[in-house]
Amino acid sequence: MNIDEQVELLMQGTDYGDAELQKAMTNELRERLLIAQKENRPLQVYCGYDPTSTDLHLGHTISMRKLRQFQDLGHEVTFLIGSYTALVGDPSDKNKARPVLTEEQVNENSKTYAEQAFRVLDKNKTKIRYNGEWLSKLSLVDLIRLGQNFTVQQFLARENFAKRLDKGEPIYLHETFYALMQGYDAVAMNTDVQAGGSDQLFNIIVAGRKLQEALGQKPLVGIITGILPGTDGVQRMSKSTGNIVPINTGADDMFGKLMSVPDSAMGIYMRLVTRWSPQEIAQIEKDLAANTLHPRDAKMKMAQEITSIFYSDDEAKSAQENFIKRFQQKEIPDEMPEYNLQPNQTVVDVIIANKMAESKSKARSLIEQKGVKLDGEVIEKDMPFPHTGVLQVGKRKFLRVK
RNA sequence: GGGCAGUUACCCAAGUGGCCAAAGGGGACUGACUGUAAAUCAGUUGUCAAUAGACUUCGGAGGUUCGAAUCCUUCACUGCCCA
Repeated sequence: MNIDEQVELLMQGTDYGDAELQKAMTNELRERLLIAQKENRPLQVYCGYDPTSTDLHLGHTISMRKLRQFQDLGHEVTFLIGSYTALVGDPSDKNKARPVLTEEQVNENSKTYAEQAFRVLDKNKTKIRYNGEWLSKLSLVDLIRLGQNFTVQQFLARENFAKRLDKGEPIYLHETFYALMQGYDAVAMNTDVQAGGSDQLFNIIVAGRKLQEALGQKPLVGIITGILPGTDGVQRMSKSTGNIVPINTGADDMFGKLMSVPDSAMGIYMRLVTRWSPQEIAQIEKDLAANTLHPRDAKMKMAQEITSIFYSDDEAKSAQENFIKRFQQKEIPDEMPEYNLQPNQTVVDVIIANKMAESKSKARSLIEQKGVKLDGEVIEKDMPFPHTGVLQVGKRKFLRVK
């Protein structure tokens, strides 16, 4: 791959929110790749992760995909675990005062986090480091010195803070420290390239670069990835919005969730999550535009690709087959939970006993809405359970009642 | 440190003594239509019993009242202004 092709691949799916910045970063990336080539050394690339949760979803994997692309091009990738940050606890999500993690929890979480990350990253080529390694050694004076490089106005100009200021929401002083801490990570590792989502734009572009410059390093190239919308196709994928595609969910479920993503989001999914090159994606989009490729088939191809990243090719294939059977041909799934009918149970009882609805009221209203079927027959009202068979509640909950 | 405002269901937000299980919007769910799309349309959205109705809920605790989300006291949290 020549340098221009590399740049194109590495910049795929990035979003700087500003054309000038994008151009500048693209140029710097090209320049940096050339230097590396000339000096015959790999670039130091990293992305930081806070091990606060253990359930990763596709949104988490975007920056990992970027790191993987660098790895495949022969560069040195560090998977940085924000152990120090996690110990302090980030209150940016103020509704749920984040539990401050103990060192043990951090280690535990880091392990499962990394295990999932290595489905995207090349394990053999990845260095894992913890930012506590250097952050724990900073003294107050050190911190103040770092702070001298920034003005309060710079922080207030940051969209994240400006919005909260505007809305009258709290901004805690230590939140400004995070930017410094992260910027210092870049310095400590003598970073050439840092990847991160657009919420990290400030930390990467402003804090990281500036601190490196102040401390005599060449400012890093920031690879700012776009935001992956969730299964609703609009809002950012996040647990609190409930629109995530979890990684540890099973091939069938992952495939199904990916198929439910609106067409409008396909482009960004292809760019941010798949292993496809810019050329391959361009071809698919051309075919779509020319109507030689049905959007549904394109999405299936995408779902298959993504599923096989996290599961085996075989599992991805069978997920697709199951999907077609179940939804296009409206067959009931092969596998489903089973339940032994107890004496005197009504339909509602069975639904509740199997947690197919949260409460009896909900179960009843589902029946009223014709959302409950037994062997394909709509159940009109709550009654003693008629006979054994397959009970369907809503679109996707099935139960074999015996 | 002083003054003022706020805290309502998954989220935003109306409600200032009974007509409040609590408007409206978003989200979620169900049905129709589809490509399990999206968009659109219709409906549901505290719990239990479902006929009526009963019970729990409006930051926490206590109080006034026949009756409180609404009034009082107190505690907690947040914001704004002043220093």
